[in-house]
Amino acid sequence: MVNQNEENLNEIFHALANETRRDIVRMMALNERTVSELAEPFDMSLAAISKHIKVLEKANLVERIINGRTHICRLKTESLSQATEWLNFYEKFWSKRFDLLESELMKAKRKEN
Amino acid sequence: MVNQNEENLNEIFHALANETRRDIVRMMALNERTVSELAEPFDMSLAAISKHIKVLEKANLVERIINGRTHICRLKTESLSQATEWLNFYEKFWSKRFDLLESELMKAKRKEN
DNA sequence: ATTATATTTAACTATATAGTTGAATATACA
DNA sequence: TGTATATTCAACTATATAGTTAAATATAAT
Repeated sequence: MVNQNEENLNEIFHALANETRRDIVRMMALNERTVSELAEPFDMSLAAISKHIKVLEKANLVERIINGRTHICRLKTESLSQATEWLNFYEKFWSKRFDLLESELMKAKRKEN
Repeated sequence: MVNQNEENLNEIFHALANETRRDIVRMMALNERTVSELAEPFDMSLAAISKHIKVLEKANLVERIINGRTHICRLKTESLSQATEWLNFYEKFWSKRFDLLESELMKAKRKEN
């Protein structure tokens, strides 16, 4: 059953590890967009963008609303939050350690005087 | 000159898109560790872990202090922060949009009455 | 000097990724 | 009905990734 949460994190971080896909996220953050609207700024085939969107979808970063022949893509932020949480945990952990280290140094300094 | 900042983000997110590497980050968050200490819990060759550490190093997530024949690995948080910032920006953006949407709905609701 | 320990490097394999082009599918329009 | 539009799918290529094992390097210990 391969821990689902870790698998999600793999997919989210992998999805974000590509500049084109981050650009797509940026565009969707401004407003929901159709596939061809998302593809327009890129010097790349529509099929390539279609694949990128699928990667974002697999990572649960995109919701697709099929509206006749056009697909509307909307950013889903739950996954973004999941990634943020992971990062925040370790960042906080680290800064706490750092503060601890600092206060130890202060103690040592005080003893010197 | 391929935007350096975007290249960094590629490397950071790619480094974090792997469970083994996230585990390594977790271990280093607790305390700095030698390469073999980091390798110990994994059912994987030392060479494989050596490579994973290199990926983290390339992403600027690890600082290596060579101490005789042992290498000590320490987490660097600047890169973590860089990733967090990227994520926070889009999360905030999105929740702002959402708030806006909500307040529009409220306005509409009030007009109904 | 010899041997043991810590780590990297090289060569290799299997699989995944990012892109391409051309065809297929599905819907809209005249 | 026939044609244009929006999107995906399939097949293919080139490159990257994650792992392996065996050998190389460098330092420490006897």
